[in-house]
Amino acid sequence: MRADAKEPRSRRERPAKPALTRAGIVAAAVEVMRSEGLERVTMRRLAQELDTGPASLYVYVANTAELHAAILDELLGAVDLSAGRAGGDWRDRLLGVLTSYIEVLFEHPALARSALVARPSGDHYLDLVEAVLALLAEGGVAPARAAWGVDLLLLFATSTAAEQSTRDQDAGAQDDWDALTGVLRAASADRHPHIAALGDTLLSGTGPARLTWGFQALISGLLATPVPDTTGPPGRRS
Amino acid sequence: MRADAKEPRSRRERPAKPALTRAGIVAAAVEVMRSEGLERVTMRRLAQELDTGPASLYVYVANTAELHAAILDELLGAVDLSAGRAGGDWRDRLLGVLTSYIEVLFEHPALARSALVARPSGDHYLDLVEAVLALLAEGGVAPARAAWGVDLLLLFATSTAAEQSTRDQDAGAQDDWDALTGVLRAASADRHPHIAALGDTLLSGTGPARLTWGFQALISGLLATPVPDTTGPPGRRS
DNA sequence: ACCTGAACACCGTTCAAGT
DNA sequence: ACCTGAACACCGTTCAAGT
Repeated sequence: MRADAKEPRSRRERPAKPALTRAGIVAAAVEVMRSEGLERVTMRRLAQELDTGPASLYVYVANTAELHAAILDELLGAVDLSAGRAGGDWRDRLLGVLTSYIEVLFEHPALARSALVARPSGDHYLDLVEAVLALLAEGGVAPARAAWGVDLLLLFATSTAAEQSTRDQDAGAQDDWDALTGVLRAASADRHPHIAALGDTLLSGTGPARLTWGFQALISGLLATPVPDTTGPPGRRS
Repeated sequence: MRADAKEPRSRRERPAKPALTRAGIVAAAVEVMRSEGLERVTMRRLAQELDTGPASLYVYVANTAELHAAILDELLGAVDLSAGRAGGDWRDRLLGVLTSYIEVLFEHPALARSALVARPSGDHYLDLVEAVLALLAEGGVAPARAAWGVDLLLLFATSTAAEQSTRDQDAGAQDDWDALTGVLRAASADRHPHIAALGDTLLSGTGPARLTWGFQALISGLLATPVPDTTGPPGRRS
């Protein structure tokens, strides 16, 4: 399929060149991402895939960031929200939903990073927010606190994925990681006594164990921390 | 200064073209970032600034990501670690250090994002980790928990900056934000009852208030959440 | 209204050749 | 050893012109 994509494509090979639509563009983008990675989902590459010029895409998509956001929302359809409606403790079910969210992001590395930049606002993202809010409400978390808590939980999940994700795919990311572990292990007891004392403990634990611990700490933390009284005005984030 | 940079530069104008060094390259990179933003800190732009060709830089810097990481560590020198040694409750002092860290990141937007990708491992970053660990130790947090906690706290700070940062600079980022707020406000009571019920509460609070709340929740959370027993092996993150 | 060719203004990285 | 010219293989986005 990839070899095929490199050959110049004549009209005859694809007789029914489909009309451009936003949905068609996003679908093609998802396809290219699955086969070649998000870094290949460029306006030019996509135009080539759709047998047109890059300028044509701008009729349907404002820019590359918006395109990536659309891909993300598409993929968020795979988040297993039913985990929230299963039996058991609400905390465990919340953990299940968040874990499903992070698994989707882990599968598609670079996408988590673009989610931090271009905030998603599609239907599937809203469904996720709704599911988390429902679980927090079930757990008796006060509305204002739940409102801030959902942000905290999703930010943690998204940024953990953004951070971890690179390591698998990117060549240089593993080097960075190795550099960091090396430097932590070599910390001088003079300048960095606590780092030196902890040694390998700083690097201990598997990814999943740390992740679960993080989610649990966050849930406990938001249960324990009241939001300030002055939450009245619709306030914008600075 | 920028107009000047666009003019072709003859040898005579810069008679003592300094020898290339890694430190010199990083210093020039910081300068370009301050005046033109991180997105202009490219190998080619930097080579132009240093009056050479892009290939020359690869003798001292492995790639663009490494260059950005070096810039970040340089800037982390401005983090006010003395906040950790002042008087008062250890939690407040920890908050002070973390706030100083995030302020540095807020000043230089895109850098927080690259910190998520290319993990920093410079001296200044180690100093920061050391300072946070010292405060956690002072608060009586057990070593294993402090080891995981420092990651949690710094990840939250870094990703919050990465997320917020775009809004100020990037044109499209504000649009994304507007799209998200619009969509939250317009949520249907049928499909998204909790979102609809919360309304503006979801968007309530100023940036600093949310940030402080987040830090406080994290600290309370890590105090309340024991790490699993199986933390023995040096384990690698999956 | 929708689509596009062509252009503008860039990128990172490599490599053979020079000093 | 260090430095570089030139090339390879790309980018996003705009705009005037076409249908």
